[in-house]
Amino acid sequence: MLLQIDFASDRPIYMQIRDSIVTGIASGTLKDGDSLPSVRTLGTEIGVNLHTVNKAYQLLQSEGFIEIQRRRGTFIKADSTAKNAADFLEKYGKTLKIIVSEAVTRRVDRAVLHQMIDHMYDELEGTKS
Amino acid sequence: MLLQIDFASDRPIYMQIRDSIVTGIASGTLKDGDSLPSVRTLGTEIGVNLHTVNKAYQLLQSEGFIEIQRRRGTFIKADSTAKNAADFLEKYGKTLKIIVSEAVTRRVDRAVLHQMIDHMYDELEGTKS
DNA sequence: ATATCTGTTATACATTAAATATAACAATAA
DNA sequence: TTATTGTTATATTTAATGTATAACAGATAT
Repeated sequence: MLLQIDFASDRPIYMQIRDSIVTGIASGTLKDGDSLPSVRTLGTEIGVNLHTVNKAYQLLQSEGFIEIQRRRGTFIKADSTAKNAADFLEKYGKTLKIIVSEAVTRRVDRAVLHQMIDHMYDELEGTKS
Repeated sequence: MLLQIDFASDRPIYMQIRDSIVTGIASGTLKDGDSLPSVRTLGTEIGVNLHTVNKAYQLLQSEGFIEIQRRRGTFIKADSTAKNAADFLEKYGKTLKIIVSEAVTRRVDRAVLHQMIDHMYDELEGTKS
């Protein structure tokens, strides 16, 4: 369970923890049923308070990525319910529009964005066993 | 100069102002040389402090989107220096990876992302006179 | 049984970013 | 001259983030 945290980042620590878990699931590093470290263990590991880890875990659970079993442990739910494109657009539409807007002003062709995305898909899906 | 601000959004107001200007440039609504309202005028218009607007303007200038001429006004620089894909990836790579990671876990095909992006490109570029 | 570990809850505190509120300055344009 | 411009300075408020302790209740392992 290695976790790269950038303490100087604008992105909050608990969000970086959340992002790492999601990316881990996407890449197959974290598989369905895998157990996660306790909030205390992971907190000590990366040098943050247990509440910071807990906040990430609570968020991940609300998003359906993990299941917290009280006094048993925390486990990956990789069989996350498939959502449709509408839900996805709802969640990330604004962010994507900001990125695309700047791409247009910078004369970055849509093909470049496609390539960037394809590369990320390949990298994530290629790691799966 | 209509500007949609969501005061309940997680995104800071000054960033929303910045985003709107960039999108305006991308869509052609704001053209090279167009003048922007003064920090006081725009602040009053959308109901925020002039410092909030000033913060957005300073950021936009540092990004090369506008030019602030002291005691003259603020103007659009739509001929923003074209940046290469590497610079773009540098700036938005992490954000894109977060989005793509969740897309993979949600079984959202890359084609869906391509379509979303193409749709945004069309919408922005189609408005240009 | 008895520690130990689990997530949970509660409280308090420190730090920082974001935003507001005033006020004043200096130079330009009307 | 007068109003407007961006700019600078100071102070304050609010909320998010993160830390620090402490305790609780139930499960697990020895």
